[in-house]
Amino acid sequence: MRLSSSSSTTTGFNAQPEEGETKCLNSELWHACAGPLVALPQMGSRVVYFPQGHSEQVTASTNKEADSTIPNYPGLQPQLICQLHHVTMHADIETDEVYAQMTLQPLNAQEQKDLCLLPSELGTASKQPTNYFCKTLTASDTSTHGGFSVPRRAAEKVFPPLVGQPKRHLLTTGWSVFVSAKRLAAGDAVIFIWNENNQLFLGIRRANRPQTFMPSSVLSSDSMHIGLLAAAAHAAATNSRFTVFYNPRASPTEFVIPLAKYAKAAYHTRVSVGMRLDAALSSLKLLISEEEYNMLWTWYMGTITGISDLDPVRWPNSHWRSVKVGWDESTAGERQPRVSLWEIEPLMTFPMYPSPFSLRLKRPWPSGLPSFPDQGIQSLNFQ
Amino acid sequence: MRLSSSSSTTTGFNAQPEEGETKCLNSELWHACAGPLVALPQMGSRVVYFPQGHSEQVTASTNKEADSTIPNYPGLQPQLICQLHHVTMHADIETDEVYAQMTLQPLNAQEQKDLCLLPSELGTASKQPTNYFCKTLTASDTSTHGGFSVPRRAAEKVFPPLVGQPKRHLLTTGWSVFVSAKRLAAGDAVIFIWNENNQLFLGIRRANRPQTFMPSSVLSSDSMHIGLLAAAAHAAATNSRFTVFYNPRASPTEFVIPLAKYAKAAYHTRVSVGMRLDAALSSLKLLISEEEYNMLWTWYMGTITGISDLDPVRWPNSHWRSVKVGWDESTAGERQPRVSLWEIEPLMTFPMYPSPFSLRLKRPWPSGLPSFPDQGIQSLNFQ
DNA sequence: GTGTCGGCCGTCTGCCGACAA
DNA sequence: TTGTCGGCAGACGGCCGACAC
Repeated sequence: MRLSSSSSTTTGFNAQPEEGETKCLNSELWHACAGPLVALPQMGSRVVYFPQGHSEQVTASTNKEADSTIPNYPGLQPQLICQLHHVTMHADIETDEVYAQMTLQPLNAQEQKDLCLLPSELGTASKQPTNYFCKTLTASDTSTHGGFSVPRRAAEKVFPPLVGQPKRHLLTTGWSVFVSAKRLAAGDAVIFIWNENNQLFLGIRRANRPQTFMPSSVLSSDSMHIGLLAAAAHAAATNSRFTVFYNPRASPTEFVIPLAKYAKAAYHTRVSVGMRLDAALSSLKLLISEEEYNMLWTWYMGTITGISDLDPVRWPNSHWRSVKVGWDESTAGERQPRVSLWEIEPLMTFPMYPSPFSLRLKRPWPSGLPSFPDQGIQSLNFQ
Repeated sequence: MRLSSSSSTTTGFNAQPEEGETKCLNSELWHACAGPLVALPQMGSRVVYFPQGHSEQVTASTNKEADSTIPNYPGLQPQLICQLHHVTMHADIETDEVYAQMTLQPLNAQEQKDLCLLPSELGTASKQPTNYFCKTLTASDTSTHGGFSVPRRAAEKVFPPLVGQPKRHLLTTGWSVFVSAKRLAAGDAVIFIWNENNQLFLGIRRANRPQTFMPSSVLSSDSMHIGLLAAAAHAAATNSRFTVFYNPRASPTEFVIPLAKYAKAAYHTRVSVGMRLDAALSSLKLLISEEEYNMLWTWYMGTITGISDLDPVRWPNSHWRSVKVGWDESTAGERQPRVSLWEIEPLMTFPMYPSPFSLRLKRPWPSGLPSFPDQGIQSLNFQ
């Protein structure tokens, strides 16, 4: 039996176009598309917001560095402790890439004095749904000549069992419409996932990044960088709320960190120059079971070569990427020479003796980047 | 003879993809696509920049109003006299819509005192090229079933004369590729124009606006509005340069006005409440010969009902849309109830007696909006 | 003069089976 | 198991002529 429609039925993918606004996604769908490595702080918790990191995301999104003439904001701290009022999950209406919108409110002086950490504020691990699969598209999958070949493991996990003469899992009718509508190409990945209402949805993680760049014909990149800083400074000065977007695909690093995670790293992690990087990203521990992600990650090792401000003029005393690292391997060029404290975590291994599990550090996605389509499959036909 | 390719030749439209950056357009091409109503201030001249108007463009582009919590910028004047250092003309890489990038530098106090107007600063009329034509696409033009029917007047004006048995001007081979590549639909308009290098280019003015909305997943609209103000305020405080984008399709009104035009209106135009609007847009005088644009314009009449600040709290003493107008006709709902002084110009007609030419005011484009493709036709085949 | 459609032919899409990695 | 391709039938693209408004 094949996963294909009979000639008498029209079926496949139902477009659910949104009008001018992006859809607010179910958490499971969002996390399935974002991948197991992306965690969001919990709504209502306290977080630390880094304008520098936010600026880096804008740079990555617009592909334009901020000008050096951007004014200093003396009143703006390099890290703002905020109450996280809202976290909503969205998918870009154009690119289908997942992103999150957060409403932050800087704490006032009294609230900052009364800080006491709650265990829940360490950040919850993103609950990855189980009834889904992800496949990187092959040339045949996106060719007009054929359909979509469903890996057998995935098909047995997600689709009803085949009956009759089970030969192969193939999606035929309807697939090419989806491919052309979403402009998918070989190398892009698709995610099949059932939501709680028994609807099958499709997510996308695009391979090629450049498409993401925002058309810069609205606001100059300088104004955007200034606006980000001014909005944060204004909110901090008046203890009012402000809104940021977090795009896990565009941003090299998260810039809204759970308070407890930050505090733990800032006050309990001891690093010094010359120290071997025998630490592991805590979030990576979740990763081992995710076979499909293994290839996206590598174990890196290095030595701390310095601890200093990334931008001593505009952002003195910032913890953002304050740890300089000399990487061991030859591919160091493509890795950040600086990391933040909370990206590493001490492990009790033998110092000076590198362990194969010593440092596992996120590096830029080599090929597959996440995305989400506003399309759902209402039904699949079996014959 | 038809404008179609012989079967032995491959021709049509050559894509000229740009990498990550929009192309800087030839002035004639840009103005042909923007239309005769769009004028740009001259490079090197002095202009008046209106943050309010800029904010309106951002609102129109993002479809998001600025939040009321946006801070006041007490040091920022509602109108900034600036030196216009650069004007570059571009076409959006995604939508092909024309826009302009301007580099402005606020004058310092001394320069503002020494103001003397140059005649050249009144703003030059946009020089419309003549060897071009514009046609709104019909259903047949965009259908996959047929080609593009060239109006005869246009064909004789732009294309070489037909020989043999001239039956009809039809573009066939290559046309549908262009239509699908640019996602054109009936109602969109295309512009055929020869540049000075004897290359045929195609411009686009899209009919449907909504596509233009920027994906808002990079920066919150509040931050954008704040950024615009902060950038202008910073530039004004330090007499440094800043950059703005002017999108004639998105913006309801120009927000960078030639200094002389502004000064003339501000100091020589006398308006009072109850006055009949017997004034005409000066730029509209160019329009009469442009038959194709006639349908886009209407003659409106009304009465000045008030002269006051549009936003007395944040922008006191601003000339931006300070004239309130009560329109005569029933379609008043779709028209701005406020105009700026330099949008009208006194005419010596009989006061109180409406004249058919009394008020010609720009109103929002009803259907066709301009755009430009990064594609040029290198050659057309004739048989 | 120009928008639209019927007709006709060539190309491409898309479903299936087969085969190899 | 699954990526790719040959084969084939049907759909669609696309060029021309005709006709109506």
